[in-house]
Amino acid sequence: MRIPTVYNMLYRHYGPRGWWPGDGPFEVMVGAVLTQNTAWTNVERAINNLKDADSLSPEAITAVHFKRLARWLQPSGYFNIKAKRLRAFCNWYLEQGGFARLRQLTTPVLRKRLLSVNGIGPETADDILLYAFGRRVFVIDAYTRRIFQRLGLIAGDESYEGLRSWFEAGLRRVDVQVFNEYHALIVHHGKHVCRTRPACETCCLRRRCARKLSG
DNA sequence: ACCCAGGGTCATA
DNA sequence: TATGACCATGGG
Repeated sequence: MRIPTVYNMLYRHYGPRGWWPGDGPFEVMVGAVLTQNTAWTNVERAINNLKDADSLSPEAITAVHFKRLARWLQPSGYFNIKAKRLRAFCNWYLEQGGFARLRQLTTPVLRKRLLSVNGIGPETADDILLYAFGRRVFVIDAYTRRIFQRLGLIAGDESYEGLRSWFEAGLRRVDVQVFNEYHALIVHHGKHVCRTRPACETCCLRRRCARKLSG
């Protein structure tokens, strides 16, 4: 089975996901940092706290007292670390001249700069590139590894960059909208794929995925 | 009470 | 370069 085939199966079964949830590029970037190893429902609470305080902007986030920022982020977990990361990101964002400047950079340059920010790793950077800047980037997450391992298409322990280039090579001819939907579909589907491998030989592997995905 | 979630950093070996 | 500890909330 090839990479576009899996996409077609997922898309036929679930339909478009309409990612990223939320409003505008900056909110996408904030969400990308806050959702690190965290359920999205908790992230929404934190973002709502920022909105209620009228502080969902890089200016407000860099200006507010650290302790208060951390309180707003509390429901998303890791709130001390995330307050630090979000502040580091917003400082960088303002230094770089904001969205209008950043959007002029090439994808490799922009990616490298994102990765230089403390708290922005490869997956968060790629979330931002794809969902805030609309770049043709494939996001690798734990669900991606799990699903494609179950399908027997990857080993699962490949490097992030190795997987990314493999996926992007398999999607050379598709539009950015497919990248957008593909990752969203993977996350959606991944939530009901079992985690433990040996016990799932019959329930989560090929057969069930194929049956489930083909409707 | 336990396990996990749309990761990343830092300290060790 | 490769593991492991750590961060912390809310839902199942």
